[in-house]
Amino acid sequence: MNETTEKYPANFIRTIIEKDVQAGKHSGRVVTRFPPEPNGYLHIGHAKAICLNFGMARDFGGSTNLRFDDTNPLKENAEFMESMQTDITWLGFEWRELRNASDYFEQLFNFAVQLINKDRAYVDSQTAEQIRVNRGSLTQPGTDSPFRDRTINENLELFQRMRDGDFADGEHVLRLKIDMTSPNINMRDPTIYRIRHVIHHQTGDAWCIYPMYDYTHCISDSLEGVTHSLCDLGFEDHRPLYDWVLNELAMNAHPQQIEFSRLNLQYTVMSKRKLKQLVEENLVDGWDDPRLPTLAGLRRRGYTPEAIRDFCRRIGVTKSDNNVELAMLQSCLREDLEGKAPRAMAVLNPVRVTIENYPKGQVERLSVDNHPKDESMGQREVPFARDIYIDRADFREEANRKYKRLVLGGEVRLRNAYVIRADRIVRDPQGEIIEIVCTYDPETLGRNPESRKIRGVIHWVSAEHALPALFNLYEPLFTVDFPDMSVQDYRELLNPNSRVVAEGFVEASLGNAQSDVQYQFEREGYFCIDNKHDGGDQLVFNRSVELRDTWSKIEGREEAQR
RNA sequence: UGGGGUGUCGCCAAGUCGGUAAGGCACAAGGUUUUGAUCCUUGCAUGCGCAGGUUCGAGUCCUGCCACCCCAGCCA
Repeated sequence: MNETTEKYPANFIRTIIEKDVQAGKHSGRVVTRFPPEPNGYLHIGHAKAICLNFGMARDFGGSTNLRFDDTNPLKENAEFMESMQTDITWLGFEWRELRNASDYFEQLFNFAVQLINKDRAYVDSQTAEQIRVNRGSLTQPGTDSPFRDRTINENLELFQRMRDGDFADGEHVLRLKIDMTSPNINMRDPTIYRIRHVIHHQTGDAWCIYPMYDYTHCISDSLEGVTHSLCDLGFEDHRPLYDWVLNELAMNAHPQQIEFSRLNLQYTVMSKRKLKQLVEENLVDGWDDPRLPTLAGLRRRGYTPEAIRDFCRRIGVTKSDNNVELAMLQSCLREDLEGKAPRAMAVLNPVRVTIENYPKGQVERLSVDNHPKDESMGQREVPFARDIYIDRADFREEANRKYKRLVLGGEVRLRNAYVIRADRIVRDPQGEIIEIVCTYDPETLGRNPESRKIRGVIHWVSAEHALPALFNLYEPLFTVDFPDMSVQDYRELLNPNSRVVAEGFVEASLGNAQSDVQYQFEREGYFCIDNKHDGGDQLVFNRSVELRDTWSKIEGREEAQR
């Protein structure tokens, strides 16, 4: 993945920016910003916005600021700021400057005074309930507040006293004086300041009035020289307000707000409220639970920044509602990992195999490629001995020709080793197979027999040398593709099998598995070390994604036919 | 029933001045293969929400419908 391929494919925002640059608008500069509210963890939907903002600026030689939209101290905290910086950096982006909306509180206050002086803002002393009622409805115009005609001086004095802490929470608010009959509800004298006697994580007790989003955002953008202010469709109705404020203030930089649709991904939820609820109600194991669509969760699951960036590129940017299939995300991960994940063998659901004609006590140190197509990844040593484990799913007492694995009386290739034949099975008193007794063909190491065709290859580990391991096998967190659309509460749709722990073995070389390396356990999927789950003496791996599996499709089809 | 949006293959999505429907995912078929992986090849929208109209020609222009999404926080 290089700079060229990382470029965003054509989309309507790129078209707008291209035209602006050509026309010399904003002197041909491109400045964007990513403005999260620090009230949760960043998720894959944010990644879409991050890639867009940073990507567009990069493609046009511009820059991007990270700005925390910290205007509501009730919901925000510094810990979330930390995690967001970690996640953005991990994703691979660098901001030019880190700002907080709270850096502008003093300026914002002064701008508000300006608006009061222009008779474009007033202190309203109605209750929240009265304001709500007087706002009207979608089809009914609103009515003017009885306080709408206060004199400029009275407003000035009241606003100053609000700042000075003379009033309790909710006693007054500052509102813009626009038009209570506007068909656009956002223009019906929106509130821009409210009283909150709370400590702010950045400004401490310096303020007891806090500006609101609509007022703060456009001014912050302008102050930072942002040229293109990209946000989601939810703010389309707010654009007239964004422009109104900047025009009334006669700001010399007037960014263009452009809206795009947010990402909807199958089998998950994306709203911060719901993610927060899942975490706080312990329905998952924290913000970095590998089943969550948070960047922290995806990272722990084994997703790479490259895969996520590629995903954001592939899903595109439009204004239409989208419902992206999970397969798209998984495909991006597989594509990234295929070329760079070292291979290894792991048996998730072991059954013992004894190779009767292999000398007891003998151990062969087989030299095995770490990647089938990339010699530069080198080789490793894999011990082979008389007792090994294979996966239960790789053996059947009887099967038709389509089954290409080990069948009683049949042969199969042990990956990177010999061809074996299953001679008989040993069962426990309950009837379960506990051992498969085989014989091996010593002539088949590194070459195929000439007389017959070996159709299958299965993986294995040496029983004596293998390391016990736990495998977190994940399924989607929800049982339905779009939990948000269900009439049921999304918490009732949690998939009980979203995390299943398998107990098995990994080959000895994984004893020094790196925690930041994704491995492909051949025929099983891509895995990475999970250093948060406690496995005691055992290694713990997370399955990031399975390998593409055409066999299970064929098998499923046959099952269905029966 | 106010305002703002969106409708191109199962999903995502490209479609400059109207010129005769990119690509990816998924799926299907075949080839290679000591991963039923990868890789390679091939297939996959006479049609772009619907109905009219303009035009030699319309996904692209016009008109009228229809469907879906968003907005009534002192949240962002």
